[in-house]
Amino acid sequence: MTIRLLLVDDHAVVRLGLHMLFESEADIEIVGEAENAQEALTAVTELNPDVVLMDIGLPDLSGIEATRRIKEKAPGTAIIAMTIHEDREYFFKMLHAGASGYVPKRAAPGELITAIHAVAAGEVYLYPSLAKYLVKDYLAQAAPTGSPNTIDGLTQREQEVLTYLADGAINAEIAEKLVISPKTVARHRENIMRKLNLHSRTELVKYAIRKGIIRP
Amino acid sequence: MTIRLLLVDDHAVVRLGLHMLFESEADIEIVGEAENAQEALTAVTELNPDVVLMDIGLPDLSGIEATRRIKEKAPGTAIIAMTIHEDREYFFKMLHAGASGYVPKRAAPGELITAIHAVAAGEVYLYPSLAKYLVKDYLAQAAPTGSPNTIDGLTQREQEVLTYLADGAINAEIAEKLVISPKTVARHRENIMRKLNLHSRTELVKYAIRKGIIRP
DNA sequence: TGGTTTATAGGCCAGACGACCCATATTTTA
DNA sequence: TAAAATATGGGTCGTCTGGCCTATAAACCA
Repeated sequence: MTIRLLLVDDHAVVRLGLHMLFESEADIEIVGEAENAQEALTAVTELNPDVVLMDIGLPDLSGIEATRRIKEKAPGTAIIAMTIHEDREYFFKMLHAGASGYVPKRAAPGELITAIHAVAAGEVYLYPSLAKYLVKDYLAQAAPTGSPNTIDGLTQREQEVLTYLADGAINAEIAEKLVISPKTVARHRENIMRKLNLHSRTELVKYAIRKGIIRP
Repeated sequence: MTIRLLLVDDHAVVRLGLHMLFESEADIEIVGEAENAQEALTAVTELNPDVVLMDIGLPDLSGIEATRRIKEKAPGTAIIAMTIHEDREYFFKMLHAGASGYVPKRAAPGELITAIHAVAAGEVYLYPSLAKYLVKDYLAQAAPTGSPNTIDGLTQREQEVLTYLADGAINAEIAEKLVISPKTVARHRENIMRKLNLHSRTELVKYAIRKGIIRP
């Protein structure tokens, strides 16, 4: 399955360069482009890409705010921040906004491709020079900031239901196990799908596998 | 330059008929006859014919084994298999044994003459109904496009449908892409599920991921 | 030649699904 | 304390699913 990629950068030259770069990658397909945050938001809802490659320096909104909004609308979409700023502050802001990867523009093309594969698989790709910030920060605070197993804004109950859904169980079976009404299960499923911007049980299965919630 | 021909058939009537046939052919000369494999081997070494017209149904050795031995002793001798069996298995065995031509006895006399000329010139003559076996077999073997091998007894079409199913497509979408009826897609899906002992689309997704047909 | 496999396509039906609508009780948070 | 989030449950409606039935044309194979 190819990785569906959305490019967000206000410089046409950069987008062109990225096109050239991914042309030789068989499993990466550029499904759309946007040159500002507004376009990016529209494109995400319309195209539902797997990965968004996002520049931070956008004309209208910052890439950080755009990332936050995209993750609100479509939490299942992985976002890679791409920037000239190899900056600790930007880095953390993007992490909190929900980015799964952070790659400086000076990075080698191969690293960008690695990053795309990683985030598409539900992993997180951090450029080494920035990853150290995170490690340091983590070690400094005993309390991990966003580390509890929050799966893209799902509630505890929703995550619980999700594991059963991903396993292929029908509503009635889940209801029996959780000792609640099938209607309530259906309600949770609805909320899960809306939050993750998924629309069928098969998509839920793939999502759960990407997230490591279940094994294929 | 006449073609020196050796006839190998245990039926005298057949040899006689062939004599009659080639009498009118100026450039084909029958230099010898044999009515079993042993005689054939001796005749080949003594007479050194250009072409051997070999029946498969011989009393002592099979024509297949005789062919193999002749090609060992005299690789320059072309052999045409002649048989009543229009059979895929015999055909492939004769090919492996070293035959340059394969002609069913029901073939028109003219075709036999064409075959003799062809193999004498170092070509290969395959009767069309048998040639297709070879082409098909070749295409099946030499499937270059990273063919993920035969998937648990699924037909070509079923595998094709499976990739779409695994991707989460509904019947109507698949039907549109393959330009067939949604009912036919449903039929394929039924067969796939029965063959693989799966009972829902979510199970199909997981199966496809395990098999590497799609990525999560 | 004649049986088998493959691909096609229709009908039928009970149940499941997905997206809406609605409401209420509890807990968390601002 | 008031607002928001969470968890619970019911209803409706059109579509989709999965299984099972039949059937035909073409290709394949012995």
